[in-house]
Amino acid sequence: MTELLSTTYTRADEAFDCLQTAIVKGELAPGEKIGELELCSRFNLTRGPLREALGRLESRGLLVRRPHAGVKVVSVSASELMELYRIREVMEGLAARQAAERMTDQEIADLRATLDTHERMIDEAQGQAYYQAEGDYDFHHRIATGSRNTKLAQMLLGDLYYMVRMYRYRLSTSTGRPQRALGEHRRIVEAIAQRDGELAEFLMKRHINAARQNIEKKIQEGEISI
Amino acid sequence: MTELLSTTYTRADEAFDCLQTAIVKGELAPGEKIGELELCSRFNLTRGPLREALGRLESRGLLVRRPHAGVKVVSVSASELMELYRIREVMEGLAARQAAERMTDQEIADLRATLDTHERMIDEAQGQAYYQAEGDYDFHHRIATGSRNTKLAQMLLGDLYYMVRMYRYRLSTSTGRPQRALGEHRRIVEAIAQRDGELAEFLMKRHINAARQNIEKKIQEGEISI
DNA sequence: TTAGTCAATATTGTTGACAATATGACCACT
DNA sequence: AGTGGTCATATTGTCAACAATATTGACTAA
Repeated sequence: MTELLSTTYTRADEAFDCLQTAIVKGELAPGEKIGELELCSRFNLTRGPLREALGRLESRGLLVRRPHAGVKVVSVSASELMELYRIREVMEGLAARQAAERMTDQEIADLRATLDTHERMIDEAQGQAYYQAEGDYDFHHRIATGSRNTKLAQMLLGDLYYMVRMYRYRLSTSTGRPQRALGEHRRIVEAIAQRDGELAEFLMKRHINAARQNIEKKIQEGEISI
Repeated sequence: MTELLSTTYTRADEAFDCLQTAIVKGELAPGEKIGELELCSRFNLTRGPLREALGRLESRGLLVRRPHAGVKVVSVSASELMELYRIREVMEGLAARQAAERMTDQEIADLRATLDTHERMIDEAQGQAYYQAEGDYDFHHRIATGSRNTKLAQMLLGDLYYMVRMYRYRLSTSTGRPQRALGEHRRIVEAIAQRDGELAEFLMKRHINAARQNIEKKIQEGEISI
């Protein structure tokens, strides 16, 4: 997942991917102290590559390390999750604007097709949470890369999305508003297709803001807890 | 610089800091292939901690690594530098808005004091580029942390600023508009002091946008090149 | 002369052993 | 009984040797 372009795949890369998905899927509980040798036996790794992977994950903020004290998965509060959405709002707004300016017609066609399959999944499967999340992730992923802003895509795909997905898995509940979200996605795509960057930015910001408020409400109502 | 709070300072942290500053200061030329043992002898390190530091730096996008092929400092084009400023614009705009909502009165007072010393430096030293850059960095640093948005501050301080500083060193020229920048800084601080988040965000975005256009103009005029 | 292949080499990736340190229990002391 | 300190232990940080691979150069054939 890290460098698919690379010819070889080092053990450190393997360790990084294993740990990252394990953290995202919640298989490694946050706050729990976890030893290196335990991780080694669990993922069939040796300590060298493991430590290198731990360094990368720490650098990305997915876990914290105290010298000689071990490593634990980062535990984030509800307020911090809300802060993540504030960041997404401005960064993905920028991504949408630049995507409107730079995406190829082919990419836009693919994006539309993505939304069609997403719609089918919602109809057929009554919008199972997992596929909803994947569809949503795919949409935002395409816009991030479509921005042609290398660093922006790197920060969104390499940092923010993993944290957001971590919470999606942990809450094990989707936004619960698939039709509405799909409609918002469609309007964003239309703005991009019309090369209206300003409108695309506005719609994307409003879209993420709505998602944030939706989660905030659920948390306040006690439906979900972190 | 990485974890000053931590009681102990591991060799890997040392390696990370050494390499990072070396990259930022341009002592390690971008694009140049550089061997691990050479780095070891140069910074009095062993390969273990060095490799861990290399992993972190790669994760932060300061260098690229190809398996069995070595590591080289990332070389970024002028257009990519401009993209960095686009990201800064939206992210620091958010930081300024949240700082206006959350900074303590003491922090705001300190921020004002920072600008005063910055003004003195400009007057006395006729604005030597290095101190200008440091003063500017300090200003943006305080607002990032003042946002109380952990992830936002982490991304700004841990990712973007190092890349921007890298270019500052490489161009070895400041923005060349110290007085104007100082005035913009002052207006941002006043907006924060009045707890006007919306205005602070607007002014910060305009400030960074102006800096970007300034550099863009210089590049087009051929004054500086990358 | 040039292109391609093959092997030698140097560099990176990995592994296991050694040293340093934080944690936790136990005991003495207040 | 509570607190403070000390010591044993287990875990992490570090190091040096080994294995695997990309690069470089020479050599051969077209």
